[in-house]
Amino acid sequence: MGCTQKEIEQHKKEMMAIQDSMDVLNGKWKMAIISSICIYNERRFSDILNDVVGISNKMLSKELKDLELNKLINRTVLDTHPITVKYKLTKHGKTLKTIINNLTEWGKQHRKEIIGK
Amino acid sequence: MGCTQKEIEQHKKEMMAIQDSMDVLNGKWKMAIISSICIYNERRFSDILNDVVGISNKMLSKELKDLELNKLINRTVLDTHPITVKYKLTKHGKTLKTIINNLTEWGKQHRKEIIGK
DNA sequence: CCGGATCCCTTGCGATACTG
DNA sequence: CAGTATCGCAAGGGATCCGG
Repeated sequence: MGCTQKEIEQHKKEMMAIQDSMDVLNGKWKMAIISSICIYNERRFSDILNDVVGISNKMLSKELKDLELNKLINRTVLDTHPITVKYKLTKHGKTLKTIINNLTEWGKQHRKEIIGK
Repeated sequence: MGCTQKEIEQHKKEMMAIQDSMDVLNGKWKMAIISSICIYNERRFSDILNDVVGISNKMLSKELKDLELNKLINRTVLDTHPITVKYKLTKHGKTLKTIINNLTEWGKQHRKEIIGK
């Protein structure tokens, strides 16, 4: 490729960075969950369960914990009867908005590209 | 939320779209592989194996097949001794560039956010 | 309503060794 | 060099039931 040493170092950092991202956002569900919360600004457990087609309550529960640990979402328990819980994006979580939007747009294009013809 | 019926339909489509995206781009490795090819424009098997930290040859081989099936990359065998194979992004694959770049940038920020302090 | 606990099957994925 | 083949564990993930 004819890269300078400096360029090679830069590329390595970029590869590290994207692998860091995917460590946090991997799995079949996380992006969809974030998208659900993102679209509605705040969202309850059972609503997300409906939004994300095919997810089980066990998985949703686990994934929400992961996202909370990574400080992407906030969990708030409302003192109602029966209990309700709402999830919101944190400030840091909101930095994913453009990525979510791009992925949504890309998904539509991809469907056309693969299935459409 | 007070959504109109039309808005609800729209949101469902968006959820479908992002889940379509993630079906194609899921797993721990695909984004990193695409990034590697994207950075260098074209890239050989053994080079990607080096770029993507931690991947095994078995996984790389499988993931490359997946990506080819989804028309995101092209595989070209060069008639050298020993054989070399190069991978490139297809036109469709290139539409992922902005997402890759955003994810790379986000990964850097996330590292600061979580580990940094 | 929001999950946790349990059971059980499937898939991901690493390690190693081997071939054209 | 660019993969395939085989083995085997660990994680993913569905179904169902249960408790606060």
